Amino acid sequence: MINLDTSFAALADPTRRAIVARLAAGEATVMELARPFAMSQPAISRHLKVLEGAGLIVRRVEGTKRPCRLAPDALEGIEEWLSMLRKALSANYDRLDAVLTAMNDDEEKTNGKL
Amino acid sequence: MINLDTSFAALADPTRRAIVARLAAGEATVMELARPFAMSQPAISRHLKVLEGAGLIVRRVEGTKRPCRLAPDALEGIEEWLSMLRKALSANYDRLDAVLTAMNDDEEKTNGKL
DNA sequence: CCACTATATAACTAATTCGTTATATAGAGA
DNA sequence: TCTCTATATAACGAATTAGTTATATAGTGG
Repeated sequence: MINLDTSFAALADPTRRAIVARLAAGEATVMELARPFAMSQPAISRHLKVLEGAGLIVRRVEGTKRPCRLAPDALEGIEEWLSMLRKALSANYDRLDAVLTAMNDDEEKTNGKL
Repeated sequence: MINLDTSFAALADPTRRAIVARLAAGEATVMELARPFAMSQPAISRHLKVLEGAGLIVRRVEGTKRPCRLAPDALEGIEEWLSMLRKALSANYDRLDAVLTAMNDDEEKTNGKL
């Protein structure tokens, strides 16, 4: 994986997310990727460069074409960060649970005393 | 959820990811969040505004403090997009499997004929 | 070799972003 | 009320971004 800044930034653009989504369905050339968008070919070329720089896509050379596909470990870094976060969150909830349980116990004890 | 552009863009900054990670461990005030960073308080205030705008955090008012916490559904949109992508990817792999299987069958048939 | 197609690069512009410092607001407490 | 603390906002500058058009490069086929 390259770098979370770059990965997240790459996916912050709707055109690039659409390209990634398209590539999830399989390889495509630059022109094929460009067609759905109301945008010049150079613009798409640069989006692809950004995605490549973020390690999200890879390209082959095939004659005059450069078919793109998703990098095998494209989302690895992001998924890892998210799962780390989920883990931290649930650890936090567990602690909160513990606290609430403890408060409840105290309350019951207190009530028992009354 | 707000908007994927905004969510991904918010997480593209390392300071903001660190803030989110910190908040996964529980609520914190602006000053508490600012302390670890070599950055002015207004800078942190704006990062928090960005995170809030992206629906990633929420704030309470408590006297002169504004404690922040993660929004309950903070990562919903992103997780959803990623899972959509994973699904598309695996559908694609399934189709590829089918194609490879078919090719294999053909080959076997052909070999059988020879 | 010529012309066409596919793609990349350069040069430019407008908009956005991230930081800064200075200042405003608002609650807390002597 | 005066002051301290917590936070927000404004005004600004430098860097980055996303698009544009024009042009370069490099295969392909006649």
